[in-house]
Order: sequence, then structure tokens, then C-alpha cells
Amino acid sequence: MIYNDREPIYLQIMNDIKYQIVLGNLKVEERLLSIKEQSQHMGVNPNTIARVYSELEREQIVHKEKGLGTFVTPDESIIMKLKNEIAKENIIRFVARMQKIGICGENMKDMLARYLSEKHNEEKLL
Amino acid sequence: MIYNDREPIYLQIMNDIKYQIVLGNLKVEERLLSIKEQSQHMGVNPNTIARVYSELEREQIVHKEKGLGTFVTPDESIIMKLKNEIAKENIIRFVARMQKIGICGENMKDMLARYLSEKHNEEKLL
Amino acid sequence: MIYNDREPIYLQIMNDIKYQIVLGNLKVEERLLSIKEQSQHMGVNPNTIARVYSELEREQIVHKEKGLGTFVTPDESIIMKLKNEIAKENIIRFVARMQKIGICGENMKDMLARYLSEKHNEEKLL
Amino acid sequence: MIYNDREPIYLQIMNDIKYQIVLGNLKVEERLLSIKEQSQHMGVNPNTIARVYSELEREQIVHKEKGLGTFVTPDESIIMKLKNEIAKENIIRFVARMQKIGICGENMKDMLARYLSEKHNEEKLL
DNA sequence: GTGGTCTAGACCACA
DNA sequence: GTGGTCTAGACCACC
Repeated sequence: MIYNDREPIYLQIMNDIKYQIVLGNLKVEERLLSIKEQSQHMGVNPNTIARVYSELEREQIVHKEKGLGTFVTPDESIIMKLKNEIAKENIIRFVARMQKIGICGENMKDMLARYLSEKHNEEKLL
Repeated sequence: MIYNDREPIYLQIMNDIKYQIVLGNLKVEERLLSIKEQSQHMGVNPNTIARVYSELEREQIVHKEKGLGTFVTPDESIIMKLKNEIAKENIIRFVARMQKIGICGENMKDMLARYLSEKHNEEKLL
Repeated sequence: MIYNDREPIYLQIMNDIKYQIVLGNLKVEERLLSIKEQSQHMGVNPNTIARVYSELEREQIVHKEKGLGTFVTPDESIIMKLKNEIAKENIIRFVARMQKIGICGENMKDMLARYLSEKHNEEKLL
Repeated sequence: MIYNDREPIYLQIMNDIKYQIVLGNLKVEERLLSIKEQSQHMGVNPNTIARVYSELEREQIVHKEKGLGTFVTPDESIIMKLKNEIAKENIIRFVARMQKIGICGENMKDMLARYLSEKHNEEKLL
């Protein structure tokens, strides 16, 4: 009912970084930009980045080392878990939306399969 | 990379009403709130609602009758088409997000099927 | 370049009455409504109707008889001439518009013939 | 029976621009005046021009490019279609008026042909 | 600079 | 009452 909502910036940035990690753009043990660099790069207040890094640390996705910087976790299993969490969130949201407009599980599977095969054929043509 | 984007209000309201119709909260031939009522109800300018209703009319989802009001189309097939459009949009968004984190089509189908059967079992227990 | 123009009311009413006469709704020698009646009937100022009747008299389409009223001319040839004038005006305006968008005489004839035969066929189906 | 009707300004301006395009005064891919320039030039509110340009875009007659301006379509076939639409509207109006005064299709064709040949002869004399 | 969105409030025709 | 049109002027993102 409220139309001016948008996701808080720090959540958007957190998701951004999670995606970078899951996609492998940010590799295991890689150093993130410093808070100052990152804040300039994104045109955002340094406090916002600080919050992002702290939340990511709480979720054990990065770890800070005093005087050195912030680093992606060395633990690949955490990254795999992260990937599965994101995937599961997507699935939950998808199913909820489809059920909301009255589409049952079997139809979801059919429609997904059909769309994927359409998409596949289109891409072969390019 | 852009954090301040927001869907225009008129599009949000359009989607809102489309959902109401697809969900059956607004039935075939039912009268919508008048532009002025709706604008007060939503705390939005009447011109914004007028635009919403006009766009919906262009898409043949509602029709306006001067002096009487705005009504949901009597044509059930248009509503079915609308439902399929919304479903397709959901699928496209879902697939895009899954591909973005590196999950292929086969995995999407598997994960969806697994989630649905889990959910099914949980609901049987309740 | 001026967008708020419209035909003066008295000209609109004159044309209305000419059409009524040409179509035979107002017959030869028939009495028109009195100025007062006509003005009430049309929701228009009596002076406007008076001007209409005077102009029509100047064009010899009606004649006033003191104390009796205003009557359609008894002269059928004037009515025929009127019909031809209206037709000719229509043709002139039509040709001018078509030339303005670069359509030559032959094309006008073709398009007219085609439209008339389409229309003819449609009307047979009803 | 209604004497105070007036075409909405935005429709008048739309037709104006369509004519300019069909006549070739506005050429393929040519930039229109910006919304603000056009509104000043025509002594009309910018929103009115914005509506005109949006409707023309919906009809694929122009396309807008953010930050650059509004341009006539590069697609000549759309312009040809537009020309034919305008011609057809003229024909429809012409036929309706002629029928209204009791002139049948054959007579319309004759009168048009006669007028065109008269006109043709006159122009040769000049 | 461009167009896109939104507000506030006016007057109109129709019924 | 309804929707339709129009104005005046605001702020925004994109280029």
C-alpha cells in the first residue's frame, strides 16, 4: 500500500557483493575494496559500506583483519551454502507469486520447462 | 549499479489492479472506485489514477463509461491472457535471477520440483 | 494556428436548415418554426435565429410573410441549386484536402470507387 | 444538434503534426521541436505537447530518445500507411456528407470526375 | 539540455 | 456525480 518504498541501499549493496562472490567475480580469500575506496566507487556514505561489511562478516561471508582489510571467506562450503540460499529465496518468491495468481505446482513446472525450451531454441538461432 | 530507481507510481498501481483482477478480488464487469475515490484511497493525485485507468483501458482490461464509471472488462479471455502474461513475467524474472548466480535450466527444474514436493509434504502434516 | 476556433452558431444552424430542406424534411412552402419556437427548441438566443432566417431569405431559400411566419421557397429549382452548391462545396473541400497530401485526381477517383464498393458489400451483409 | 463541440487541443495538434509529416515538411528521422519549445511556439502547456508526442509514439509515428529529443520515424512505410489513413478519413467524411444530402455513389463519382476535369482545364488556361 | 513523472486544482460535457 | 481536458509548475534521471 506504500508506493515510495525501496530497498535500503545497504541491502542492495550486500546483495551485490553476495552475487559477485557467488559468480566468482570475487574469489575465495580475495581482498574487497577498502571501505573508503568502495564508498567512493559507489558514491555512497562510508558508514553505509561499513555496515555492509559488518553484516557480511556476521554471516561469515567475509572476515576483517585489522590493518589489512576485508577478505572473502576461504571456506568454499560457505559460498556454496550462500548460492543455495539465494537460489532457494528465488524459488520461494517465485512459487508464492505463482500461487497468488492461482497457478498450481504442476503448471509452474510445465510453464518453466516450456519457457526454458523456447529460450533455448531462440538462443540457438542467434 | 543504480540504487535509487523506483517504479513509477502509476505502474505500481496498474500492476496492483491487474493482480486484483486476476485474483478475482475485482470481478468481471465490476465497477472500480471512481478516479477521485481511488486517488483519495491511495493518497495519490487524481491525474495519476486517471492515467492508470486510461492505460488499463488501452490494454482492454477495463472500459470507461462517461458519467458512470470504470468497469472490469466483461471478456474473460482477456483476463486469462492477463494471467498468463503475469505468469510469464514471473518466470522470466525467476530464470534471469537463477542464471545470474550460475544455475542452469536443468538445475532450476530440479530445485523447483524438490521445493514443491517438500512444501507439499509439509502442508499434509498441518 | 488557432485552436479554439469553432464555426459560429448561426452558420451551423443555417447549414442545418439547408440540409433539412435539401433532404425534404422541410418541404416546399412548409412553414418553419417561429423565431421564438426555434430559439427555445435549439436553446439559442432568438437574435441568432433571426439572423439565420434573414440570411436564408437573402439567399432566397425562405421568404418571410408578415404576421404569418417564415416559409420554404416554393421554387424547386432553388432547392436543386442549393443541393448542387452543397455538393460542390463538399467536392471542392475533398479535392483540396486530397491534393494537400499529394494524392492526384486519378487516385482520388480510384480510392473513392474502391471505398464505395467496399461499403456496398458490407451493407449487403447486414 | 450540439453546437459547442470542439476537438481537444491535443488531437488538433496531433493531426497538425501528422499532416506536416505526410506533406514532407517534417522529414524522416527529423527532430521535432522539444516539448518545451513546441509548447511555447504553440502557446500551449508543455503537458499537452507531452501527451501529443506520447500518442504519436504509441502510433509509431515518432520515437523519443531520452536526453536527445523526439524524432520522426525512419520507417517510410509507416508514413505511407499514415497517408492512406488520412486519405480514407477524407473519403469517409466526403461520402457521409454526400449521402446525407441524398446523392448516391454513382452521382458522387460523376460529380467528382466532372469537377476534376473542369479544374484540369482551368489550370491549363493559366 | 531532453523527456518522464507527479501534484494541485481548474473547467467541461455527459447523464 | 462520472471521466476528459488543460494549465502551472515541481522534481527526477539521463545525456
